[in-house]
Amino acid sequence: MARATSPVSEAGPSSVKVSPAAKRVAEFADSSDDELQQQTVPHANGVKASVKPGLKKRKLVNGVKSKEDKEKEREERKAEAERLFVNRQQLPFYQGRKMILEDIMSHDTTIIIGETGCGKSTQLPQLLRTHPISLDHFSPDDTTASRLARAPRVAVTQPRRLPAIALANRVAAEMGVALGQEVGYSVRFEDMCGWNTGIRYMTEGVLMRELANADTAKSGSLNLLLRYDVVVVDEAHERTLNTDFICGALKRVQRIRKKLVAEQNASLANGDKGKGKEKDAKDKVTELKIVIMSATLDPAKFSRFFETDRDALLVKGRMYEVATRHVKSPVDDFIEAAAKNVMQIHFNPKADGDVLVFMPGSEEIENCCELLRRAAKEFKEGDVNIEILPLYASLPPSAQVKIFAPKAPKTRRVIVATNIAETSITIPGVAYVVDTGFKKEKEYIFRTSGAIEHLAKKKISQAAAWQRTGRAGRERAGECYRLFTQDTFDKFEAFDAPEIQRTNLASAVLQLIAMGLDPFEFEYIDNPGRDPISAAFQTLAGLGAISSPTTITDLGRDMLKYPLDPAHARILIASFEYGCPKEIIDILSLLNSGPVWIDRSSDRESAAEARMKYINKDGDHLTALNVFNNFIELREQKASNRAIVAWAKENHVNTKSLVQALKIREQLRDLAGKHGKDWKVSAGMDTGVVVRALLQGLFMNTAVIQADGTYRQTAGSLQVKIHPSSVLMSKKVPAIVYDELAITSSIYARNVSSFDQAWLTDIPWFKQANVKPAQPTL
DNA sequence: GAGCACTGC
Repeated sequence: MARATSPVSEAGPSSVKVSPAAKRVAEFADSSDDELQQQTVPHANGVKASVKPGLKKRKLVNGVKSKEDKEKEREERKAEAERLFVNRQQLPFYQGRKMILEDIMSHDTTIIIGETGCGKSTQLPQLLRTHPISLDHFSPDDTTASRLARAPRVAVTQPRRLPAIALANRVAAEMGVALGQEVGYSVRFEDMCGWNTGIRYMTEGVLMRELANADTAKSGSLNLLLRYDVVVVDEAHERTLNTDFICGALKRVQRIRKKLVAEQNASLANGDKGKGKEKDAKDKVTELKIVIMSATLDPAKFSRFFETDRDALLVKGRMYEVATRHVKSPVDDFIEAAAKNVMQIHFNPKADGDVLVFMPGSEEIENCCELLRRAAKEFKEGDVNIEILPLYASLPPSAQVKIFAPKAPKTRRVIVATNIAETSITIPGVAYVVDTGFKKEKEYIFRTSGAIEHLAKKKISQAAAWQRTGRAGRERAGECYRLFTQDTFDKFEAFDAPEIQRTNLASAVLQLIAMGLDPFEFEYIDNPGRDPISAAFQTLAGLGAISSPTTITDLGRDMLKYPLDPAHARILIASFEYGCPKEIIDILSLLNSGPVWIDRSSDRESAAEARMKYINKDGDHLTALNVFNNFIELREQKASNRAIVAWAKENHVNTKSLVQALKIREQLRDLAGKHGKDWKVSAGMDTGVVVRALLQGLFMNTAVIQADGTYRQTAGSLQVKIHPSSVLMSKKVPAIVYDELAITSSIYARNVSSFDQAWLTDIPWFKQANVKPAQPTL
């Protein structure tokens, strides 16, 4: 059995020691950059992330392209594909294609470790698609319908939207075809695929939904994914919740399809030919091939899971050397140490290139930036300028795109970032990385009465340290300064704990049950253990989504029709009964799109004042709805962008969240309509029913007031406080329902509404469990 | 009377 090895050696990712579990199929190829994976194009508010290269927009005559125009576009695409082919040939993955293809074709499951820059994500699908036609150059002239009809249909999953979209664009260009035909993508809010799409890039979440929302009842309710011949799970090393569930489900699908193929063949051999002939080609089952791809992972773990019983393939990347240096002794203030380190690099006359600093959170980032700015004030004339840019997700897009803007001459850029720069955003021009060795991660404390969460500062893993290091070697040789000792590094965990072992599983468990799989019997790569699964069962049973650990109810199936957490889906369904889907869809959209308010400590008073302008006495949910309605009004009045920005600034409103909420609202309205529900039904002035609908999903998150003004959970025993950002703070309402509990300086309920306690008798859970809700004692 | 890692359907 293969042995797990450290993913990278000291010199950085470009010199990975070949793991005994991996055989090398291609070496470093020296050529220009071609790596698309995880590339981020400057964008704001989800504006189209990526543009087809080499295609100019054309005027349409009566909305229809002329024959000449179509022909010309085709010619342009072909020329572009030929131009790109020069670079493709240089990719390590292209060079090793024959061996890779043979390996995949002769096995059920293949594991590929493809280092950054090897071209795996763009080349593998094309390679599979052109097989068995030829191993040679895929000529756009060969894309006749009949040939492609015989080619394997490929699905490639990605953890994030942007790479899925960018990869599809890139591969369409390389193949010289229009996006949405032979090559397409499926992500939330956008499906660029057609009936003839042979290569489909998709987010993992889309595939999960496809697996769980099966139309056919074959083999329990598990969707056998018959529209794909090969499923490629890319970036498997990230081990997202969906990666793990998809791997388990795929293994099962593969086995079932193998069995069906054997039965099919047997019945053909039995002279059952007449019947077989009549069968629609769509009903014909083929075997499923699985390919697991990643940058760095523990290949032995995946080999064992998929029982591949052979080496993983290793494709060397195109990274440059990165020298790593550890501090000799532990630093006591990593923020100060990071700032000093940056200045050392800056004043090294030989140092050329930008600096990327990894910090755990926004507070540390802002402190570090302040130290750097102070140091920059002391610069003498003739010193190279320094541009200091913070980078974290909650920054407005206008601040985020600065890292892609051209630099002023004779300036060194220093980007101080969170984990966002580790995977989600690739920053150009970085040659130096300063790594504090910390990250922040959400932690759940499971209780029978729901979860309490908090953000904790944690040590990173060795794999993450190498990932951060690699960020210095994408364009040239670089250096990585680690603000922790070699000894500390050696004590880091080898890999990050997979997400499945540290999050709420309710949503994923419901999807598993819908697939006809038993969550306790499910084959996990890493078992989360019984407790979190049992907790998920309790949540789901309380919501009425399941009637036993393996039985989904009709209500549960209805809940899965919407891209929402079980509790939120339950609220939406309740809203149809209570006659308030219009309001509830808006509220759920807001809850799922980030903070409505911008609340910085510096201008907290004016922020609170602004909130009062929109206050609804029932609480934060309806107050947020007022803001949302105001925002929509402004847009409907065709207010200028500038006017909306001014409004947002004056009222401390986060427009990024509101724009996202509009998209989610559109999707939820659309889905409700498709399932025969009228989303236009409104509660009007009767906002009470809105809160009653909320209670149907959030009944576990309720509390009643006590003599000291704090609240006591109705379903648990914790004492909680209303978060000071709530409009209900110090209002002393008798009973509250909230979205979440967070432990910081106290246990706070966030996003709170007031309700009438008598309404709890409506809730099945309190009846079934025979729990008498706690009473207010004020 | 106060703290905001990061994704995704």
